[in-house]
Amino acid sequence: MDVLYRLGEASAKDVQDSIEDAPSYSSVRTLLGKLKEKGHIDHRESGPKYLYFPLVKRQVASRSALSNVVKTFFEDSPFLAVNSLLDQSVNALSSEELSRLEQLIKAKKKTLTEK
Amino acid sequence: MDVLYRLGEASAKDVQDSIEDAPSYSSVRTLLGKLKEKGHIDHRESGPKYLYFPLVKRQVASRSALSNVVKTFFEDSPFLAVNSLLDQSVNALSSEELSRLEQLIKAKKKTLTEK
DNA sequence: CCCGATGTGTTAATTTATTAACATAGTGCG
DNA sequence: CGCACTATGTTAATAAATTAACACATCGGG
Repeated sequence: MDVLYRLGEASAKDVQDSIEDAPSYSSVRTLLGKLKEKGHIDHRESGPKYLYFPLVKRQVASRSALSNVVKTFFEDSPFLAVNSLLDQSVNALSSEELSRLEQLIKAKKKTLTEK
Repeated sequence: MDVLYRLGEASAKDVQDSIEDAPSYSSVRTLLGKLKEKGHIDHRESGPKYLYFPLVKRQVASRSALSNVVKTFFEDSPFLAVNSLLDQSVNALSSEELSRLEQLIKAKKKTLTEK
């Protein structure tokens, strides 16, 4: 599922190639088949091959993934999670992005005090 | 593993009770045994029962969990991830926490421009 | 003390996942 | 066209996970 969310859509081979220590091509195909049976994914035909994609929208899935990490590792505190994420991402954040986050937080503070 | 990180340490029964649609008690026990074989967890004896705990420290595991979510759902952009996390957590963040995040970001901007 | 409740150690049966193998069909290039 | 190449459909063999069952040890209340 992670691979499909990363790539948007992918063939069985794409999926296998994207996984380290991937199982056999045969396994990947049967797994994709079962995910389809269970309604987690669907596929469309692109020429001779199938391209699989998740049925749950990325934004919905990302929310539950984030919420799960927050629950598991940060005592269900988004504050601690954001803190940690900022901390481990210093080198990946530009000055501009930091400013935009700052503005975003200010805006959220405002809507909070207004209530 | 998630359960062990959430609870810190847990018995086989604890683990089973913490999982929705959990497999049988027997399964949970063999799984914990295999995780121990593979070196992911260890256990200590507490009276008559075993309490299992992860061997990778919570902070280390949380980093790789966060990094994985960022890669999978946010195109490897921490900015987008923080944005989304803040957005979906408005009601869970106090005014004070928002202020502290704001300060934290300002501090990071400072260290960035100093370089 | 003794017995029931609970937890571990272990084994065996069953179900599920993984893999290999082969048939079939479409694509594209010489 | 016709022949590799690649992908799917399907089946069967093997490997692994799940489950049940039972023996054994320990703790705590009657």
